[in-house]
Amino acid sequence: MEDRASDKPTRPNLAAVAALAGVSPSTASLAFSGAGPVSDATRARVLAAAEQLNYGGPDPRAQSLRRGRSGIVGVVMEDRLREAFRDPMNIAMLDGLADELGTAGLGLLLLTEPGSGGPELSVAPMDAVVLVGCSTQLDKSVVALHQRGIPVVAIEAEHMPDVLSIDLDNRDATATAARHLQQLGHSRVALVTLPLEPTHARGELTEERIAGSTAFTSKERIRGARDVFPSIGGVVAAGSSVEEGLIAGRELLAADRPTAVIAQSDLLALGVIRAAEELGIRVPDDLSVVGFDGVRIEGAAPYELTTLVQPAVEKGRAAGVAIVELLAGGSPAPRGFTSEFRVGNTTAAAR
Amino acid sequence: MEDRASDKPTRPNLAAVAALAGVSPSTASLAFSGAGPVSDATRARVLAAAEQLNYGGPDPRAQSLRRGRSGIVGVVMEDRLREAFRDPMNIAMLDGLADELGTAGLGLLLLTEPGSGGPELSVAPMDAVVLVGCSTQLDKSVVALHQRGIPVVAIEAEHMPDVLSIDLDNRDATATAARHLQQLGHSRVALVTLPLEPTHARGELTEERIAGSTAFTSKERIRGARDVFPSIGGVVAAGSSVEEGLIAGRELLAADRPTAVIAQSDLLALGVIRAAEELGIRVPDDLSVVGFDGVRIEGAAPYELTTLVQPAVEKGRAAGVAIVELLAGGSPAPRGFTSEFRVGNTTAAAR
DNA sequence: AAGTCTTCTCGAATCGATTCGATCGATTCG
DNA sequence: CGAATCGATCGAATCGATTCGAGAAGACTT
Repeated sequence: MEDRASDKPTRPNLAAVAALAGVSPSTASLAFSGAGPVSDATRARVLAAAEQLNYGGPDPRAQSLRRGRSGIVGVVMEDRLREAFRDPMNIAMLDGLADELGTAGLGLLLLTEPGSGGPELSVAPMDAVVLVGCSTQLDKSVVALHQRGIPVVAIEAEHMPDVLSIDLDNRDATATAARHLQQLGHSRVALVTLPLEPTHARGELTEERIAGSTAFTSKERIRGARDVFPSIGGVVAAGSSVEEGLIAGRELLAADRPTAVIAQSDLLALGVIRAAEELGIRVPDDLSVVGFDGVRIEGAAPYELTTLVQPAVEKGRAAGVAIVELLAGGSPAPRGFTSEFRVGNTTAAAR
Repeated sequence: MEDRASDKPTRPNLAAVAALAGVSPSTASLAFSGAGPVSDATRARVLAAAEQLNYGGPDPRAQSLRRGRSGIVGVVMEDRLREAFRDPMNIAMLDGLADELGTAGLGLLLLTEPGSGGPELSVAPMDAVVLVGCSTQLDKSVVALHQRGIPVVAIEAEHMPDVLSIDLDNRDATATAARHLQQLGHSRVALVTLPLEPTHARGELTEERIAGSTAFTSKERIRGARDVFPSIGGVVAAGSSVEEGLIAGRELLAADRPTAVIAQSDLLALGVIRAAEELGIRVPDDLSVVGFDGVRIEGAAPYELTTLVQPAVEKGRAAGVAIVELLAGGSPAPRGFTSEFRVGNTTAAAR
């Protein structure tokens, strides 16, 4: 305790512990990691020395340099946290992902798209990266990651070379819902889509916007709707929330209103229903509404949304499994998930 | 030349780039970081060499070792992600935190309490840690962090030495709400509390459980209620959600029911209201309900909860600011936030 | 007693970059 | 014209640990 009074204000390192214990640094390392044959007596001496020096164990920074692994997986979401976490889908997915990664001892580093002022995607010590519903603008970042040899998994994103895809049948699923409406006799159908641009601008759904959009999921679902209703139009929401659905709904239902609405998320769908309620339009009698995701929303009662139930947790879990495999040197196959069409009480025959 | 020989399957490093560019590693480093005087010509040569070698820039792992900083801040939440993110409070707080840290270029690493199978709190290369509503069981982990010289900020946690506290007036706020009920003439009042143990067990609120509890926020709020109603009892929920509130409410309202309920979160409060609806008990006529948090909940209409509005985003932001200051070598002062009592339409005079 | 194994420990190289002080040439000042 | 100055570049030490091959000491066989 009195050994080195004040001439060593520096934090102890493994070498100091080893010196105090009278062993070499290599032996001390072995004693801590337990990765080699060390006599009990020696280990005890090392541990005692560590305690005396108030040494908290090997420095993770040094370990990650030496081992070439940091135990950290980056998750890039396109929105601000507040936006992204508003939708239960994202949370469910993140939960599956965290669960799978957690058991592998990997931590989750939250990142946002470059340029949003957050931590730079390229300077974080990550072992792998998950892209969640990200725009295609990430191309350059992905390239940078590849130069580093960091594997990339993308959930619902445009296919990119050397990026493992975890997909959802967005197009087919939406087409199924659209066909359902068609069979119910609806022909004046409108869309409420998720944001099409990184700016999250509201507004009418135009061909130009679709063409210029970087939002993969959104576009796929539009395609699905158009497989059935080729000229379907609608409005673009600024996010996935009930409020946005409400705003979109008010606009859609103001004049010359459709008999059915395809919303690209359950939250949006609920918002549209709220707008209908405001205007005295009955759902499903006067207006049919379908959603997407299949989340249970508090306060949706008495409505049971007609929607597409997607396996959100499973998607995240699959991404986690893929990452663990990739880090182990394997080459997992891409996965595609399918949504299940669930008929609720928000769609009915057109009148 | 011998550049593209196949005997080098290894990833290029700064030294290789420097060699190809015909400069020393130190100069190459300067060229990348821009932290020193380097001629334009040299920088260009280095960059060209990097491109030719497909070098993606300095390795973050090595940088963090050398600099002693990784740019990562750990966030420890007591629950599983799915649990924690269910409550809008946590998300709001996280948003404030992420916002503040993001502008400082710091990333957010999601961690769970030790023992929950997640990544070990002690092996992640973090510069600082935020504890969010964590139990006091973290003592040992906190000690370990301190040995490493990692500053710790705790949001609503029992005070610990060398841990910067960001607090909320949980006790006083709850007392204010309780007094409100008292003034309305209520005397048979019951509590619905947040979980008291890490196991998240439901059940009756007993003295033993309170005494053995590790949940700081929950206990503080109980104290506040008891400042007004010394012998108040109630039930413990297994989490902060409408479903849990519903379960708790059913139990509380089954027999010998109280005339008012103090729920420890808005979600729980809404659940209690739902339970009352089920049983044909009118709120606020037959039952007064107060919540805590002041979040806008979808589907709460027509109820306007009487609740305590807490500055969640600000709490997170304050933690972020504190961390940035701590990392800059400063010593920020602890902060205490106060909640604002907001009277809605869920409380009324006792009959 | 010589020889073969084990078991434990050590030395030295390595991971990839940063940074401080020194050097060297060229320009400028007195 | 010699000296002081300045900009650009380099060398070498350093951050803190891991790992592999080698060596030493003891246990066991024959």
